[in-house]
Formats: sequence, C-alpha cells, structure tokens
Amino acid sequence: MDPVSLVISEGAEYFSEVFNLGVEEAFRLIQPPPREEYGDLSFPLLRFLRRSPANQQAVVEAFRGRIWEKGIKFIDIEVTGGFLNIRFEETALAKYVFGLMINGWKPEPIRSREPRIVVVEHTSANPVHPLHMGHARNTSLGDTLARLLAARGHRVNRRFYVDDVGRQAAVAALGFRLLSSRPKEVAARVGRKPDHVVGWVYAVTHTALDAVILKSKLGEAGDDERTMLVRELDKLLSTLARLKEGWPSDLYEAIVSGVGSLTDPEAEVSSIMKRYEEGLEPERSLVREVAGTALDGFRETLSRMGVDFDAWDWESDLVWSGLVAKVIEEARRSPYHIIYKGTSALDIPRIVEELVKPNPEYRAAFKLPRGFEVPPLVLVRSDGTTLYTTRDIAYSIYKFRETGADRVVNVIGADQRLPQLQIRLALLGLGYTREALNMIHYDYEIVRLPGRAMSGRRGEYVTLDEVLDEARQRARVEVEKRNPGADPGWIEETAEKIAVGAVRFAMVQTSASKPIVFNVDKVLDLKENTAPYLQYTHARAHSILEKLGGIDYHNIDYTSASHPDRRRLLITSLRYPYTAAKAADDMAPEDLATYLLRLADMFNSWYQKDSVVRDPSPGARNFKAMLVRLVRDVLASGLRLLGVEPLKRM
RNA sequence: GGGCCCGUAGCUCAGCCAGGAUAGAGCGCCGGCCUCCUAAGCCGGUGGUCGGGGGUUCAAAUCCCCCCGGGCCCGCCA
Repeated sequence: MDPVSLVISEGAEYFSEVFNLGVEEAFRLIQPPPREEYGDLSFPLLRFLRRSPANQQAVVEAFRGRIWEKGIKFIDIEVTGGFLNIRFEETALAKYVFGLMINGWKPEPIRSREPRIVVVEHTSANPVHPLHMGHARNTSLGDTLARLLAARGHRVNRRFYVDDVGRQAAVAALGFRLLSSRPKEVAARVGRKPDHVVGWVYAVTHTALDAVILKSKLGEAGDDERTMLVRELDKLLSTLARLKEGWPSDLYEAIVSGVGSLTDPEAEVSSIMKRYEEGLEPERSLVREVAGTALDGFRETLSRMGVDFDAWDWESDLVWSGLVAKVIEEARRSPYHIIYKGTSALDIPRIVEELVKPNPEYRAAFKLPRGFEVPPLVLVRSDGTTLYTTRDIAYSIYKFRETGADRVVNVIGADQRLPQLQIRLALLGLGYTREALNMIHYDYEIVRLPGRAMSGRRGEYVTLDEVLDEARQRARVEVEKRNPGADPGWIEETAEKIAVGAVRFAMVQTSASKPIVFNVDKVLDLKENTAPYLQYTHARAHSILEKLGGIDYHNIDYTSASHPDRRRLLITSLRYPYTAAKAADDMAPEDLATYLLRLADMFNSWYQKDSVVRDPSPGARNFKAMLVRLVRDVLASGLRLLGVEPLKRM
C-alpha cells in the first residue's frame, strides 16, 4: 500500500478507536484541507476533543507513533485551527512510492475491510422500445456503481430485470399479432435495429389504442368534457401521423385498422396479459419473442457502452415458477393481510404504525416522509393477474436468495420512490426484515427533453443509439483532423471510444439528484465535454513516456519533488486510492469524475511550463517521468472505473 | 390537498447529508501563447444578495421553521 493510503487507513482506525466512532465515518472525515499550506490531509480534531481538551498533544503523539511503526517517518503532524494536519516530506514520499512503482505497484482504490456481496440491478428497461437517453443515465450510473463497488473489493452481481409481464409487453404483443408476422421477421423486413422496430410497433399500437378508447368516450361525454377530449384526440392523431413517417405504410395500416376493428380493445390487452401470466400458447411464445427481439437490440447498444450483466431475470419466470404465487400465499397468511376494495392487499399503514414507528432503527432506515400516508398495497387484480409491485416483492426476495447478497442496490428513477418504499415496507411486514433493511433504492432524476418527459408509448424519445452515432461522427471529424492519413480502422475505433466516453461521463458527472434536460450539443460538444479532455490528458502523458523511451531507475533525483507543482501533483495523485474508495462507499461516481478533472487540470498546467523530455538533467528527467507515469496510471484506473477507455493516442 | 427532490457566477454544475480555515470548477465573454513532450491544451482578465425571510450557534451555502419558483409522486399502470 502507498504511504498516503496507509496513513489514511491507520488514521481511520486510530480515530475510530480514540473517539469511539465507526471506522467508515472516521475514514470519511479524513479530508484534504481547503488550503495547501495547512497540509496534505486533515482531521477535524476540535469537534471531538472539545469533550476532553486536555489530551490533544497525547492524541497527536500516539497517532504519530502508530504511523512510525508502519515505517512512515517522513511525516509531520500538527494541530492548527482545531484540525489535525498531516504533511508528508515529499522527497522521502516520492522515493517510497516510486520504489513501489518500480516493483509493479499501480494505483487502485483502497480495498474494503468488509467485503460484501452486492447486487446491482440497473437499466431494466421495458422490452418494448429502444434504450433512450433516460435509460442512458440509469445504465451509466448502474454500471459505474458496479465497477466502483467491485474495485472496492465487493463481490458484485449485475442483474437486468426483464419486465415482460405487464401491460406494456401485452400492448406490443397485440401490435405484432395484428401484423400477423413474427417480430424477428418484421425487424428483418424493415431492416432496422430490432428494438427500434419493436418500439415503433409498440408506440403505434398504444397510440391507436388510446385513440380508439378516447373516441368511444366521446360518445357519452358532456359538452365541457367534450372539448377537452377532442383536443386530446387531436394530439393522438398527430402523434400517429408522426409515427407513420418513414415506415412501411402497410405495417402502419395493418396495426391502426386492426386496432380500430377490435370490438373491445381493452379486453384484448387484458386477455393477452392474463393468458401470458398463465403461460398459455400462443401468447407465451409471442410475448417472449417480442421481448426477446427488443432485448437483442438492448444487448447491442449495451455492448457498445461497455456494459455487461451477470444475469437477465425474466419477470415471467418468477410468475411461472410459482414464486410470485408463494409470496401472495405468504401475504394471505400474514397478519397484515386485508381485503381492500374487494381484493387481496397488504395493510401498509399498519406495518408503518406497528413495526416501523416503535423501532428507532427502522425509522432511520426507512426515512418515512413526515405525513406519510399511503393506501394499502393491492397484491392481485380482480381478474387474478398480479401487479408489478407484487412481482417486485418476489423479485426482491429472489435477488437476495439467488446470490446470497448482503445488499441489493436498485438503480431506479426517483419517480418510483413511493412504490420502492412500499415494497420495502411490504417485505418488512412479511418478515423479510434483513431484505427490507438492505435493499437500497439508488434513485436518480429523469432525463427530460426540453419541455417534456420522454415517452415510450408515444415513441417520443432520443435513443441512445442515435446519440452514440452522432457522437462518433463528431469525434471522427476531430480524430481525422489531428491524425491525417491514419488507419481508418483505428480512427473509427478511437472515435467510438470517445463517443462512449463522452456519453457515459456526461450521464455520471452531475449528481443523480439533479434532473438533466437533455441537450445533444451539451453531451456531444467534445470541447466542452470532459471525458475526451481526460482521455486527451491520458494520451498526452502516455506519449511523453513513449517519446522518452525508458526510465533509468538508478538515476532519479528525488529532490526534484520539492518543486511546488510536482509536489502537488504527487500528493494529488496519491489521493486517488482514497478518493475512489470513498466514491464507492458513498455511491457517488461524480466525486471520482470531479477528482479526475482536477488532477488533469493540474497535470496540463504543469506540462505547459516544465518540460520532461527536454530537461537537461537526467536525474530530474527520470523523476518527472515517474511522476508522469503515476498520473497516467491514476487516470487510466479512474477512467476505467467510469467506463471510459483511456486512450494512448487521439 | 399531502409528500419528496431541486434552486450557488450569464449558462452547466461542485461544496450541503457528517456546520468551521479567504464560496470553487467548466463553458461563455475579453486579451495573450504552437520553429520546442499532442493547442481536444495553457496563461491572464471578467463574473456571486449561495431563491427570499426568520431562527439555532462562538461560527450557517451547510442545521431548523415559513414563504416563493421548477420538477416528480400520491392507480386493481409500470
């Protein structure tokens, strides 16, 4: 372990013992001071020492002793302004670290002392339309979280929940039934990406369905209601007109007229849903194929994004295997089971009153809104089919059981906060206490189009595919400009890596709680965007080392470290293992992103005024080269955690 | 009607959860830097009633209360 990480780890342990707080909390409290002259690391002593001011010096001495024991003696510890400040003597620090590097050490996140099994469920888009920019945020966040946690030493299991049982899949299936040809055949005939084809069929079917239902309402509406309905209908018709454009008109007509000729369209959809849940043919094969076709498209896009899953969990399997029925059965026997509006439900309000409120630990864990009032959670529809929330209860249990997970992280939009909370409360009520307490809803705000949200059922979205393509095109122009005559294959590959990096970074760099209004130019302006900047900085560092050829390890002038810019770069680089570890603990990828940008700024600034290759002194040159290598290795490691490919040339 | 999230420089955001050390970046705008390690870069300048008002504290962008603005959620949809 490098000395900085070692001091931080020791410090966390020591402070946690002395001040009687959790190791993780102490770990988090060790921070870089706001101003450089205070030191390299700081700990807010005053806050704790106020209880016993007498032993301040004793604390410092004891801590110093502990660090010395570990062989780190090039360190200065003092207390100023209530903070314990730590400063490293840079010459010895550099010698120690470069020694590690020469022996093959590379900067990596500090590994957790308590490795856990963690499930990260993310993306889980309905298999009825392509992945759009809203999903891009989910995917980028989820995959980055998974990478971060894995690098921290946890055993991570990535899962995609295939939502094929609900109404949406049934609507898409109805569309294909009206086309009376198989989804894969339609996709092949149209010659577009399979998920885009499914998305179009779904949008046309859904919109046509809504139009038909609206028309029938129009007949029995009063005058006031009528004008509103007419306006609504106009909107649907113009949506249909938009959807018609650019697609084979016979397919369009087949769906629209097909929907129009249904005597009871609502019943048609319900019947597909019901028969699918029961596993009856031909619905069973049809819905599976519709979803499977969309999934083929997902996999293509996800693989471009560098995203992989350990498992694809089909919602229908949970139903067909009897797992959902078992949960419903357990619910029926539970003391919290009630009949609500004539059907089976869980009495969530009573679970809150009787289980959560009296228990401080639960109260903290569930963070109930103040005026929390939700109706009971209905488990089954009157027609016997299940509801999404019910199936998700079963799935939540399944995720823990299947993997032996200590913790399950669900990356799901903030709009689903309430249902997610309901599911956790239901689990608690059913006696799945451990699961309820260790299921985390990692919520993020949605990505909106200017003025409105993206809508799958109206086919109103910007797909991830088109954004990636557009980004690649823009990147290609830049790469060609800078590398005239380069191998076209290499150019294409590089442009793709820049495109993916730009998109992923853009989705992850602002904290998840902020809504993003999607702006193509914002994400794709490679100058303004910061992932290409980081890739560029990495390439720059790499090319210096290449130009240099090799480093003579026996001739390094360590006194070079005292130069302020180099010292700052050394210290900042060595904060990486800690920063990445903290980002993993806090599940805050944006912190890592910010750190990498700062480091790159520092490096580029130094680069401009302090040449490596042309330094006449071999000792200084070798020192700088090692420093460049350290920075490059940090950037490479950090970028990989964010799913951004570090480039050697661009 | 109730609840949750967001409001910091012209724009995009960090800092808030765990109150303290002179509020930070990027973009934009203005002015400079490529016979020299990749100018997707660097240097300098410009720019802030931290949405508003109270309160707690030795200390508030940060904690509490009220208000304003924007988004989301309160289904036998997902």
